[in-house]
Amino acid sequence: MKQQLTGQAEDYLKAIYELEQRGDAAGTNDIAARLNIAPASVSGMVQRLARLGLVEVERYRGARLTVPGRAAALQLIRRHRIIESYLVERLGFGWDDVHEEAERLEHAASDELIARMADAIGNPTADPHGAPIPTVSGEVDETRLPSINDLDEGGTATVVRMSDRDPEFLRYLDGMGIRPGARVRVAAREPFSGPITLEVEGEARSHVVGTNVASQVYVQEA
Amino acid sequence: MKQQLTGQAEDYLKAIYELEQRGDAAGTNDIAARLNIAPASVSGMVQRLARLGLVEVERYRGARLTVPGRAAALQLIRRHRIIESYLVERLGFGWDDVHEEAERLEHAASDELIARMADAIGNPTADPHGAPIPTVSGEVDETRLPSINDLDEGGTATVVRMSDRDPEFLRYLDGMGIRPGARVRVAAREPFSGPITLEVEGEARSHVVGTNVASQVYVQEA
DNA sequence: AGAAGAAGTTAGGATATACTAAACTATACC
DNA sequence: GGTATAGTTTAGTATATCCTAACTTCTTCT
Repeated sequence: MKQQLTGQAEDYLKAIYELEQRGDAAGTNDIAARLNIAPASVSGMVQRLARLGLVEVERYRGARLTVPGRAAALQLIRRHRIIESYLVERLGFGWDDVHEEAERLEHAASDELIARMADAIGNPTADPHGAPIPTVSGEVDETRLPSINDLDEGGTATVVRMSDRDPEFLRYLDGMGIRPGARVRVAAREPFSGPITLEVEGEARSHVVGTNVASQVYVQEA
Repeated sequence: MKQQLTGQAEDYLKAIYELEQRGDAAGTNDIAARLNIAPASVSGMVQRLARLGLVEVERYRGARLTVPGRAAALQLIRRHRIIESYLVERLGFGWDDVHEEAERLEHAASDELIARMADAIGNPTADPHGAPIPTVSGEVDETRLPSINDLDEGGTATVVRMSDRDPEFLRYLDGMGIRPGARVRVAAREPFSGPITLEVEGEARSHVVGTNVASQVYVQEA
């Protein structure tokens, strides 16, 4: 049942999964950008994944995961998020600093190890960045949350999750007190997609952030 | 300073290090056997490692690590043994079962992670199989210990370490109470390299083992 | 509708690894 | 001292990735 994929193949599946969450099929350029490789390289690998029955491709149109492909992607994501959680909980890593480590370990960790790590930290349902952790059987909450950018002026919300790919970005947020669980209020928004003034509960000063930042912080409206 | 080697290259260095501990240069066949690959494949890689300045080769004679090669090997070994120790100490793995997991993780773990794992378990100096853990600066105790096979009839000794490569072997030993720290006595030895009868402190029955087993269990004579 | 620009693919190569088969070397033994 | 054999190396391939350059296809705008 379980073919062993190479680490790269797994990375492609994960990238495709994440891109597909945005709605359409994953485009070659997008996959390439996400994996930091040339688009030409993607075409070949995607075709191989198609031969393995993990994705469906429509030429010039992009790739979509098949059921087995999706299952493989979710297992990898589970591994990634459990590792991140464990590193923060048990080894004192900062939440801004675990992504890269997890990117490497996720390909090397056995199911046994992941199970033990998950147990050790009480089988969490979300990682340190608020991302939901798929279950062993591959279930995840794929609800799309609004971002701070979607809030109206005066709107209040609880921060749920944010992208974990850039430590700098996370440190920036952390410096403003923005982390999963934080309560924020949009004090003001400039027109024409201008900056957003945010009040964070427990923070003395308010902060002004750009829309590119605001749109990467997902919230639950109050 | 720190070139990043591929996982395979690292494995070769480790294999060469371990073979060299036996005295001579590491032979192509021996490396191949240890890594489970064809001897022909070894020649090429060893030449590449030589180009990288990590080993010195004498054609038809075998390979030896250079100073940087040895340093790289020792760092890998350090990673391996810390990982093994951590898995046993903190994640409830059996000591017979961590080798393989560590073989994979050792190539993916960052120095930061290794340092944190080591700290978490109190910077041990030996792994669960009694193997000494090289320090960050690359020092190790390379003393060669006698094996049970070297003991005289009636001799008593404390088990220090054993090979960790075969879980079956470890379980067999474990079943007899033979683990690092155990005290053993050679109750009898049959002539012509015959079986050895062992008494293990705390064990009711004595056990008879072959020389191939006895020669892989290293001890400190009393 | 046609042409420009964006997106995607193919062609041709490179590197890292591994394999089998065939050739070569070193040495040990008569 | 010559030769068998064990141990090594080379030759010729194969796979997995990745790259750049050159095409092809799709979409969109006039």
